[in-house]
Amino acid sequence: MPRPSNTEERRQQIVAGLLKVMSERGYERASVAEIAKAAGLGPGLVHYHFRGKQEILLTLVEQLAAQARQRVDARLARVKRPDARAQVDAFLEAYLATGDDAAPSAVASWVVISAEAIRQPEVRAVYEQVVRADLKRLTSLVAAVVGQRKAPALAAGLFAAVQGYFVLSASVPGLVPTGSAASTVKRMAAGLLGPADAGEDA
Amino acid sequence: MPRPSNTEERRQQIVAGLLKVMSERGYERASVAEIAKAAGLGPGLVHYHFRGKQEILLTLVEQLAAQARQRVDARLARVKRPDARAQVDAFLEAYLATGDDAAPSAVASWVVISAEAIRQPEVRAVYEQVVRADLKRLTSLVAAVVGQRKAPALAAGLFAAVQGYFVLSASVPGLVPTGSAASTVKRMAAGLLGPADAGEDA
Amino acid sequence: MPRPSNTEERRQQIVAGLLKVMSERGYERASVAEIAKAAGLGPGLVHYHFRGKQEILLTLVEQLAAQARQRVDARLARVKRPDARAQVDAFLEAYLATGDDAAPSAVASWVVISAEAIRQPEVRAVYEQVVRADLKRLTSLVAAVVGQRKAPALAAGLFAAVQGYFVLSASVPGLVPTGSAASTVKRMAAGLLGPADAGEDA
Amino acid sequence: MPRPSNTEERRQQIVAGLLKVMSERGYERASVAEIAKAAGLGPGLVHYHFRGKQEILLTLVEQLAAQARQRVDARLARVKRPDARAQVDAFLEAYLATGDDAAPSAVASWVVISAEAIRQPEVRAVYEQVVRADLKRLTSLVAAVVGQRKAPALAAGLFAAVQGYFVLSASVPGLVPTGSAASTVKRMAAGLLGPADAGEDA
DNA sequence: CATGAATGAGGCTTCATTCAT
DNA sequence: AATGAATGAAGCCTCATTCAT
Repeated sequence: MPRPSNTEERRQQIVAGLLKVMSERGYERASVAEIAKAAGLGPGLVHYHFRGKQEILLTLVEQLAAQARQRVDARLARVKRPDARAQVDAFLEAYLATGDDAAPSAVASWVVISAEAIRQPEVRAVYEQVVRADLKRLTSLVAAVVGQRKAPALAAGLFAAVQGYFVLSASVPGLVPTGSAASTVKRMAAGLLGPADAGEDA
Repeated sequence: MPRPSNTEERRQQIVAGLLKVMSERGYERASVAEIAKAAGLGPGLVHYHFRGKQEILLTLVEQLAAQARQRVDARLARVKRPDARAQVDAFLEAYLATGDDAAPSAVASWVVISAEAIRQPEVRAVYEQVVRADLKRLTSLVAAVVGQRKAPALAAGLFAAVQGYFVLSASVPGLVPTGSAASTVKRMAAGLLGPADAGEDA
Repeated sequence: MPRPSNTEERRQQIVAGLLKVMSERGYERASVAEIAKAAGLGPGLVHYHFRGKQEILLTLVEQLAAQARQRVDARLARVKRPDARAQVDAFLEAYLATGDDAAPSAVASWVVISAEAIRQPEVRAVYEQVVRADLKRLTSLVAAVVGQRKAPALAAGLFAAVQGYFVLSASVPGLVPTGSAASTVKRMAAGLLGPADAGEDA
Repeated sequence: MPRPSNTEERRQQIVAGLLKVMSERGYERASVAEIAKAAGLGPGLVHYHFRGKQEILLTLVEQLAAQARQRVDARLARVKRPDARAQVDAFLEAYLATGDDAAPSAVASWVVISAEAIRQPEVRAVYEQVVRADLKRLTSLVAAVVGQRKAPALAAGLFAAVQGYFVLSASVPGLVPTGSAASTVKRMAAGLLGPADAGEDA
C-alpha cells in the first residue's frame, strides 16, 4: 500500500520557508539549505518537490497574490450595496490594513519580489500578471466612480501609493506613522474621486 | 612629485558601473568583474579604490540621493515666492518628472537598493538616513501648508506614492500610463492639501 | 501459495530501460529514475530487483553478448557444410548486418560500455570475458582457414574492424557509406584469408 | 608592470590534467577538482581559464586531432616519391604505430571521447569534424590507388579497423597480440588495394 | 512486490577578495 | 595605480540509495 502523497503539503512548507528566509535575507541570499531548514526538511528534498529555486519563488508570488485576492474579496463582500466609491476604499484597506503591519514578512518578501522581477524574466512574467490583474480590478472599481477615461491614471496612482507603503514599511521600519497608511490612502482616494461619504462621480 | 591622484575619478567610474550592472542584474548578481568591465577597468582595480563591493553600493546610494537633492534644489529655486503649496508640487516633480522615464537605470537601481536595505544593515543605515532626510524635507514643505500635526502622515503618503511609482515603473514597464505619474501625484497633493492654484490654508 | 515471482520479467524491463536511456545519455547520466521511467516502473523498484545501478549494466552486457551469440549461431547454422571460410563471413555478417543500422541503440550502448570498461573494473571483467569469448570463436574459425599460428592476429584485425564500425556508426551517424560495413569487412577477410568459395562481387 | 599572461600555458596544463584523469576515470567521473589537482592548480582556477568542463574536453579533442595530423604529416613526409600506395600504409602506421601502445592514455581518452560524442552535441560536432577530416584524408590517398568510386567504402573500412584497435586496446589491454595492429591493418590494405610496392611480410 | 518520499554526499560553477608583478 | 591570475568558500542541483507504508 503506497504511502499517500504529501507533495502539496511539502510544497507548502517549502514555500513558507522561502517566505521566511527571503524576508530576512533577500532572494539570492536565501540558500536552498536555509529554506529547507526553515521548512524542517532535509536539503535534498527541496529539489524533489520543486524543479529549482526559482520555481519556489514563482509559487510564492502566486500564493501571495491569491491571499491578497482573498482579502480583497472578503472586504468587498462586506460592502453591501453596489456602492462603487466604498468598494474602492475596501480594496485599499484590503492591502494596507493587513499589509502594513499584520504580515511584515509577506510585505518584505513582496518588495524583494518586485526587485527580482527587474532581472528575472520568469519572475517578471508572473509578477506582471499579478500586478496587472490587481490593478485592473482597482481600475474597474475606480471607473465606476469617475468613468473609464480618468480611471487608469487615478487607479495607478492609488496602487502606486499602496506599493510605496509596502516598500517604505519594509525597508525603513518606523518611518511611516503607525496606522496612517490606510487612512492616508483613503484620503487620497477622497481627493481624487470625491468623498466616500455621500455620493460618487466627478 | 607624485602623479596626481585619480582616485575620485575612478570611484566615479566604478559607481557608474555598479549602477548600470545592478539595474540589469540586481546587486548580488552584479559581479565585481562585471562592474569593472562596465567601468572600463581591470577587475583587480576595484578593490584598490573600494574596500569591498558593499562600499560601492553605499557610495551609489549617497550619490543617487545627492542627485535627487540637487534636482529638488533646482525645482525649488524656480518657485520664486515662498509659496509653500507650489513648493510641494515642485518637490514631487523633482522626483517623478525625471524618475518616471528619464533615468530608468537609476530608478531600477533604487528599487533594488530598497530591497537590499531589508537585509543589509549597513545599506539600511544609509538608505534610511537618505529617505528620512528626503521625507523630512517634504514634511516641512507640507507642514507649511497644513501645519505640523497633519504633515507627517500626508507627506509620508505622497512620498510613498513616489516610491510606488518607482517600483511599478521599474518592475512592470508600461504598466503606468505614460506621463501620468507626476500629474497624478500632484492631483493627490491637491486633494490632501488643497489646490495649488489659488492660495493655501491652515 | 506465494504469488508467482515476476522478478525475471521486471529485470528484463529494467535492463531494457537502461539500454534505451544509456544509448541517449551515456551511463553516468542515465539516472536510476530515468531508467525506471523508461521501464514503466516506479523508481524505488529498481533497487528491489538489482543491488545497484552497476548490476543493471553488467546484466545488460551479458544480455547483449548473449544476443550476439545467438545471431552468430543462427548465421552459422545456415552454413551447411563445414566450410570454415564461409563461416568466417557468416560470423562477420552476424555482427554487422544487424549492428550497422538495425539496432542503433544496442550499438550505441555497446560503445558506451566499451568506454565504461576502461574505468570500472567490474565492467571490464565482464566486458573482457565477453570480448575474449567472441574473439576466441572467430579465431578458431579463422584458424581453420589459415592455421593456428596466423589466426590470432588476423582474427583480432577483423574483430577490430567490426568494433570500429560500431564506434563510427554510433558516434558519427552517416559517416560510413550505408550498407558498406559488412561487405567491406568481408572483403578484408578475403584479402587476409583468401577468397570465399566462388567470387566476391564488384 | 602587469604580469605576463600565462593563460595558454595554464590551459595546456589543464587539458593535460583532463587527459590524464579521463583516461582513468572517464569524463563524467573526472571531477574538476581532480583535473585541477592533476594539473597542479587550485580548483577555482580551472573556471578562470575555461568556461566550463566541456570546453576543456573540446579543447582536448582538437589537440589530440592536431597531434594525429602531425604524426601523419611526419610519416607522409618520409615517403619520398608520390607513391600513393605507400602513403596509405604511412597513414595507417601514423595511427597505429604510436596509438597502439605508445600513448595509452591518449588512446583511452579517445575512446571515452567517442562515447561522449554520442550524447553531447557539442562534442559530437567537434568529434565529427575531426573524424571526417581524417577519413577524408585517408580516402583521398586510397582514391589515388583504386579510384574515386571504390575509395569511400574501403577507406572507411581501414579507418574503422584503426578505431576498433583503439577500443580494444583501451578496454581490454592484452587482447590484441602485441605489435600486430599496424601490420595487420596494412595487410588488410594490401588485400583491399593490392600489395604495396615490394612486399613487406612473411 | 511496489510506491514514492527522503537522505546526504558530491559535482560544477560563480565570485569576492587577495596577491605577485 | 594598475593588471590579471589565483584562491577558496559557498551555492544550486543531481542522484544513487534507503525506507516507511
